[in-house]
Amino acid sequence: MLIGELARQTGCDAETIRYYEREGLLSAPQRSSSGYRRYNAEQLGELNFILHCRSLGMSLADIRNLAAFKADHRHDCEDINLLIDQQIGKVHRQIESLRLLEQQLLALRDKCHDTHSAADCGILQTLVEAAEGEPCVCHTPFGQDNHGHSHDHDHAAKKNGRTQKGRP
Amino acid sequence: MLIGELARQTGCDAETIRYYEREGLLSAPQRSSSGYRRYNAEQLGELNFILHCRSLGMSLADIRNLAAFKADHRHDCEDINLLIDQQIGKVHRQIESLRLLEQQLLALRDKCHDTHSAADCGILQTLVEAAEGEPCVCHTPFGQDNHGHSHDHDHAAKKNGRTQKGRP
DNA sequence: ACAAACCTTGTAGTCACTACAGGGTCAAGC
DNA sequence: GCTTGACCCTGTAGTGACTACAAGGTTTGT
Ligand SMILES: [Zn+2]
Ligand SMILES: [Zn+2]
Ligand SMILES: [Zn+2]
Ligand SMILES: [Zn+2]
Repeated sequence: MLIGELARQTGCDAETIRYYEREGLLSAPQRSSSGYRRYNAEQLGELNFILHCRSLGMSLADIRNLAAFKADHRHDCEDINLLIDQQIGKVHRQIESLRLLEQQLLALRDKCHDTHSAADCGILQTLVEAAEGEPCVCHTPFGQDNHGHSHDHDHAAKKNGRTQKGRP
Repeated sequence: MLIGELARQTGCDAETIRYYEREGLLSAPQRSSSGYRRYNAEQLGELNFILHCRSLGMSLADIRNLAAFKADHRHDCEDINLLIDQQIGKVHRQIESLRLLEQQLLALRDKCHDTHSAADCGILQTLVEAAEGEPCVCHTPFGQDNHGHSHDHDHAAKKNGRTQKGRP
């Protein structure tokens, strides 16, 4: 089976297959005399394993680890559980943060109902006011502490453990 | 105000501020005689606007557009509404797909309860079976049509409108 | 005079691909 | 035997939104 056929059977682009090989996720296949990659059922399984894990949102690094655990049969499965648990946690946090985001976007959308001049648009006004320091759900300039929650990429005063003496 | 002070006031890294300037999101500030960037309240507002939009999950391209709408006061706000609606749609679809993902991960996690050899781990077994063609929620090799749903990065037979005659 | 803290530019790295460019190979048809 | 076209190869560069240097210049305090 050549790379195009493997691509067709898995639904994975041929360039992506080569990329996985380069990244060491897929074992290097045999080559024909002219240098064409020739795949067999084993590699088909390997690739499907990768694709399935990717569809579960795992990073290539995670998949590499998982494949190593799979290869080493004496290894216990604690690390596997940890990896899946971390993945679940990651996905869960993403969902939480996106839900908050959706709320904020819906609230913002609610500021404008029908078409009119951009200058009077409630959406734009809300956005500009937020930028100018009016209180908003996500946004706290000048290092005032914000009221409780903060989503994923909260943009005020997060990690500045610096001197902060302030030169004008 | 120098770049470090702006960084401190906004919680945005100085290198990111320079990046936004390079990308044309932030207007180029005045320079001191020695070439240092000097910012004023206007640019503080500009940056906060960007950061606030970013925290709403907008791309830099979207923010550039939004800033252009803001600048052109004769423009009507239809495009603004469209942009926000698209953003809401994007976020909503992401949530849906992540929820499905979470279900799948929880189901997978349920296959293993206590530590044992990786060779016997239900998680790994489930993953390998999925790769070998056993039915699974996301995964359909060999172009069989899958049973109804598919999440974001479904990996089987999506966009191969190609010749598909198959050379072994 | 010197160090610390700041600033500058430019380049390269991240992740998981994607898109060429510039070639080589193979089977079928004429 | 030659052309056509589908397929394959390598290598490089681009995406988005940063992040992390390297190598140097400036300002401020002691
Ligand atoms: Zn409006
Ligand atoms: Zn904000
Ligand atoms: Zn287990
Ligand atoms: Zn699958």
